[in-house]
Amino acid sequence: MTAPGPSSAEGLAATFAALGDPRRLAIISRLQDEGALSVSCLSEGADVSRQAISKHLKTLSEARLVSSVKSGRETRYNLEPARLEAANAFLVQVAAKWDQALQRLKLQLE
Amino acid sequence: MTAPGPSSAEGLAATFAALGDPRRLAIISRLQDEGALSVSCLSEGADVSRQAISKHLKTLSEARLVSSVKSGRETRYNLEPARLEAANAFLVQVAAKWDQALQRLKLQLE
DNA sequence: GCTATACGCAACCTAATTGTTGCACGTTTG
DNA sequence: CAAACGTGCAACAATTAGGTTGCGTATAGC
Repeated sequence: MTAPGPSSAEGLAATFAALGDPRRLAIISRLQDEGALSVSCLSEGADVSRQAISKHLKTLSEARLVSSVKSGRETRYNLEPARLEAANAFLVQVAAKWDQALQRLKLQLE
Repeated sequence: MTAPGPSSAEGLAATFAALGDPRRLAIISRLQDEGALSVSCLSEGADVSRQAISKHLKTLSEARLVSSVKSGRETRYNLEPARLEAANAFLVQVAAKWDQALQRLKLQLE
């Protein structure tokens, strides 16, 4: 499996796709608030099974949005901000070009 | 159809999901570079049919990432940056909390 | 050693996504 | 008016995503 780079169109789309699920966003929020957590811990409050959460973590892990460290019989998952920053950079760039377009429009009207 | 707000978990996930496709990212890039474009124009260079592009535009439109204006027999699609900024805000917030966590870790080590 | 815990993997089901083709309808244009 | 253009909608097939259940394996604790 050749993992696509974080800034290519495919890699970027994969990052956004991984972010495109309410449960995964909730997982990210919890990891952001509480630090590294295990699958069982993340599954406690959820309304789906542990395996569902585990699948979501696998998705996030394949998108390089989280990393996992095994510690005894537990596996702790943690945020991995690199891809988040790549996604952020894309959105910032689009917003910047949008502002440029607005500026040009403004100049044309004057 | 009750449209979810842009900052709710569902609305945010819907925004990211709409961004999570290479063709839709390509459409956004073209709209960003060339301004408002029609379906036919966007379909010319693509390797899929015009209807496929039209469906992607519908997806982007339902996610409020683009808006459409009918002009004669053409329909021009343009970027709508509000949701992009909401998505951006989420990523920035996650990154900020990540930095806070690093700072705390650093202080603990000292 | 034995039991309970934590986890991943595989099979299966259902629903959603992505793409295609064909058609209908309004708008230009000759 | 008639032909061509631009578009959207419906039906269909193929793939993917999200979820469940059951099972196997390794670690922790009594």
